Amino acid sequence: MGRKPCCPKEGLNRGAWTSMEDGILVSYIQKHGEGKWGSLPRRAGLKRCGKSCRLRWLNYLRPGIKRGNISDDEEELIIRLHRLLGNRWSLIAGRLPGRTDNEIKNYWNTTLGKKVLKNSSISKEESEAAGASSKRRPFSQPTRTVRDAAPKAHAHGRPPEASPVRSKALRCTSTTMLHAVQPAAHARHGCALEAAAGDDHVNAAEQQTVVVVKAPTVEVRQDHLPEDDLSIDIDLDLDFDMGELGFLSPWRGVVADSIELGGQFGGDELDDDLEALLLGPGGDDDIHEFAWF
DNA sequence: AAACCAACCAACCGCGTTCTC
DNA sequence: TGAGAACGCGGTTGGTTGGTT
Repeated sequence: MGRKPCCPKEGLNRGAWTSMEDGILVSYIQKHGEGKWGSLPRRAGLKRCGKSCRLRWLNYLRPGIKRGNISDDEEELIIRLHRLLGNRWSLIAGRLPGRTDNEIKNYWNTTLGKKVLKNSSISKEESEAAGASSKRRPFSQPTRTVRDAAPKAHAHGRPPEASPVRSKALRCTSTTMLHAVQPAAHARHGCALEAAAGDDHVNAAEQQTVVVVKAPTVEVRQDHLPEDDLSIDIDLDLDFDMGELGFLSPWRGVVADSIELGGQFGGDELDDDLEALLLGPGGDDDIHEFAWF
């Protein structure tokens, strides 16, 4: 028994979207909003699968989508984020306004992956193995390493040792949550703290939550979070090693000296890579966000 | 000019997670 | 609380385009 298909294949258009279909989808969503993808095609009068509509909207038709011309800064950020997050394209895309996960994934598989491979100190055998496998071999990491390594069962404890990152914020030492501007895309996969603080109460596009590590105290629980105050200090219990501290992105436009770095992670204890991440390409003018996986 | 090949990218697919009843 | 539906993610596919021979 196979998996039930998301929608019947018969009678549906497949392949490239026509401009007429695009127009129908855009005008429908402008009128009724996103969501309910399963029934959207029928309601909008499109002969398309709901998933196809969703993908078309998110990757192509949605307002604010930037296309092509990935800048050097964006490229550098993608490389850094990929080093930290692996193939978590939606998370990476969440740090690049106007970019979609699909675009970044494609860009990585076709362009950046090669660059990185070229510049990296990958062993000769690894290079040969990669080259021999397929002429169109993507440059992705092995599939699902992150998700597999951080299953639901570990949601409130330490992940398996092999896990490079956790998929969600679990426990933190002490944090200071500063005021915030948070892209909507961040709410789902970013730190749960941020999602809880940012969701619903404020315009997501104009908000940002910065979480700064200080010193250990209490376990993180969502009910510690304020309902309506985004400018808060809370103490939270951190249970991670230096290597588990994930860096998500440099944020611009917020005063950098709002960030405190203290406790075990401050000053000289930062290794070069992390320090570089903290400072970012814009030096002190960047604001940074941390998350725990 | 034609054939071939590689690169690119939009779209599809299957699976895991979250939501709803 | 469990089942099914809906959603979202990441890997893969296949059509198109541009360069080379």
